[in-house]
Amino acid sequence: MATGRTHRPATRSRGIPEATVARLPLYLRALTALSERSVPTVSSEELAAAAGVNSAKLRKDFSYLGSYGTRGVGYDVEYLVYQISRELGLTQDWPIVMVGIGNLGAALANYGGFASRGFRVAALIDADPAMVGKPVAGIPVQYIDDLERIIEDNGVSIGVIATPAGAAQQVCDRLVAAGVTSILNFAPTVLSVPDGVDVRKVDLSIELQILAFHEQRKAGEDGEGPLPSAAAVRAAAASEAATAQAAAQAGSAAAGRKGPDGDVPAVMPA
Amino acid sequence: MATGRTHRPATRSRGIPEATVARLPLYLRALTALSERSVPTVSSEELAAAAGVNSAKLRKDFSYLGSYGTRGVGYDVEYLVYQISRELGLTQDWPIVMVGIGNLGAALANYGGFASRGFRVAALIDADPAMVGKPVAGIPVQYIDDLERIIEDNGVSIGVIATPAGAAQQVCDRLVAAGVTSILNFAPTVLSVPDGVDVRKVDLSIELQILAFHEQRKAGEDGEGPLPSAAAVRAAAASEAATAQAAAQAGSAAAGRKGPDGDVPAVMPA
DNA sequence: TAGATTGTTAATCGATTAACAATC
DNA sequence: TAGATTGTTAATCGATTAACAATC
Repeated sequence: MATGRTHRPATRSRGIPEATVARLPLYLRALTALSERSVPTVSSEELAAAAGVNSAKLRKDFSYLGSYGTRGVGYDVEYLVYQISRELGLTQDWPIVMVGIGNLGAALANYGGFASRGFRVAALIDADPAMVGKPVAGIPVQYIDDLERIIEDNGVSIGVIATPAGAAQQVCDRLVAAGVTSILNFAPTVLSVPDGVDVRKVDLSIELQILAFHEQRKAGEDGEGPLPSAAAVRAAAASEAATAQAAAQAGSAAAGRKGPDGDVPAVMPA
Repeated sequence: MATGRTHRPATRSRGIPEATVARLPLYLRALTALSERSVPTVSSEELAAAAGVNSAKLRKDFSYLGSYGTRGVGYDVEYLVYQISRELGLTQDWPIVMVGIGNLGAALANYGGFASRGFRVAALIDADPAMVGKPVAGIPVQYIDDLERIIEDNGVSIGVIATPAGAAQQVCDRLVAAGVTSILNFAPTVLSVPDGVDVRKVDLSIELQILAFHEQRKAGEDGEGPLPSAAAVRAAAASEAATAQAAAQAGSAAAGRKGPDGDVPAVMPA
């Protein structure tokens, strides 16, 4: 406080906690819904409920951004939407590229929520020549060889990787070399990146495994379990339920080699 | 320590930290890769590198599970794979149901990594009658009206929601009422569940927003930024890049109503 | 034995929460 | 003014990390 810089409010600027940053999008979503319903103001209690957090946490989070509320009244919805959007960098347009247009990549590309939130799919890239030129979500797929040119032409700094695991590191390296400094990784592999590059990962299989851990705990505690009713029927009848010989056939997606690690069967997490 | 219960090692049993649980799948993945290469033992340093964490953290994490290493030697790969699998509950088979077989749901169902990790897709469920009976990833889609029967017949306790946001809470309520106690939510909405039910969420848009925040920080720091080289070309040339009029056309997916909130255009996060 | 590496301790750091003074 | 609600404090809790004694 009162560090007296020159050009900015200075109140925030340094160090919004990571946990707070991760919740800002939740608040923004809840606020956007209120805005669409033309609700003018909202209390920390109401907004916290809508975002699924407690109100003390919300007020603490907002305190890092500044004092945008009015005691006795609450927060102005429109004003807060603007402030959080600005804080998150959503008042500008972020061109992104997606690499690996298999089942998952195509599903993600078809997701419409990008544009409305400050993101624009600048290009879809795949390593399968047969995919090139085919429109996915209205955007023609481009060939992996043009990756560097595409990044530069569009000033892309955020990349989404939806390739098989074996190709992900290689793609990541090329993205970073071309100037990308933020990566969202859907491939089930750990990516190595230099300092200054942010990576976030989304991994279906890991999420399921975490759920399985807790599920096992619930089942194991028997007597004093939190949900005696939901002890569930538990297996016993595998009945029909086709045994999912699904697997592979992931289609295109890949972007080159089949990494040193054996697995990598399909499109996502492992 | 030494709480002296009766039927189990007692060492662990109570309270593995949530942060540790969330890393166990990463360790397991790295160990599985080593196992496939027939590597017999691994040190905390090596394994930590493969999992993308530091070795002190890894050793601390493992200390919650028990003493499975050998000083001066390291960890036996096969043994550790077994212990972590058991801890995560992956030595048993978890039938799961997926509700909402649109673009995203279909992509997830096609992902082959489930079965190999203790999960089995017991059923795919959708609200679109036109989808019913059509095989996705080799499994015929079933109608939403049969949700309760399917849960019970298969003893399902884990559900995956891949519906539009507007349908997610309703689907969630039905899953919970039918006995599901763990939910993986891909719909861009906050779910309310009773105590004892775990929810994890995967949200593309939130991840991108978090990246945008950090990206903005990098760009704003100018002079002393961590990656002066990667200041990137930044926009200036939006060149061709079709402006993604993609949006909606998400196909089936939906599972009923179109919730009170207006948005929910397509398949995923918002 | 000497070298290597675990398992644990203790310090530090960051996040959460309740409570309440400030103030609309 | 009285009532409501924010913004902040301070206590608590949980996670991370370095260091090193234990021990293979």
